[in-house]
Amino acid sequence: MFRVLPPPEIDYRAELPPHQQIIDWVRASIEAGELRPGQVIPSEKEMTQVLGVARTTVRRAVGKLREEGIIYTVPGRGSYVARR
Amino acid sequence: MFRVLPPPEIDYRAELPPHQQIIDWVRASIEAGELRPGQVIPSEKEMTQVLGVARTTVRRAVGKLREEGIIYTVPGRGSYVARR
DNA sequence: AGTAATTTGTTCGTATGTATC
DNA sequence: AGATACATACGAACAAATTAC
Repeated sequence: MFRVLPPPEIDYRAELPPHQQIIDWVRASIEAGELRPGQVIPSEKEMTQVLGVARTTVRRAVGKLREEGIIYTVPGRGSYVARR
Repeated sequence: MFRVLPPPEIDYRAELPPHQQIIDWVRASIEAGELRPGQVIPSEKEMTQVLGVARTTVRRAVGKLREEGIIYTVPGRGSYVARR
């Protein structure tokens, strides 16, 4: 039923900053096969809700995933797992 | 002639943020009897025009009024003053 | 029946200000 | 000083529901 792995409890005192914890979560979801190439990932709004963080934090994570070529984004539609 | 009280001048430097000023305006319109239960409130587009704010700001106000049960919304139709 | 217009829903892009560490 | 996070606002595009003609 999960489109992704269960969202992590964001720990603001951990070594890794919140946005990095989000990145790790999405990457793990992809590697686990929960998120497959071509599939849309949870929207920024959804992630802010399930993670309990601000949109800017989610966007930082999404932006870095995009820079790494892990995902690609279509404005107004969402972000998708890159085929590769 | 007014469907609502005269729209407020939105003050971006006030203590209350713009969306809260909009909420207060709608609530005052209801309490003043200009907007009655079952009546439709101005559309999001109308409010953006008379208030001079972005739709996202109007939607934030409308969303909170809905959460409070002050109004209810029918997609494609509009938002109405709740009966209560 | 069918198309256009209206209205709300969703999503991303961007910017500013404040606060914390 | 710098990085990070939060809250709020702007704009834009497209989808979906409803209404009007």
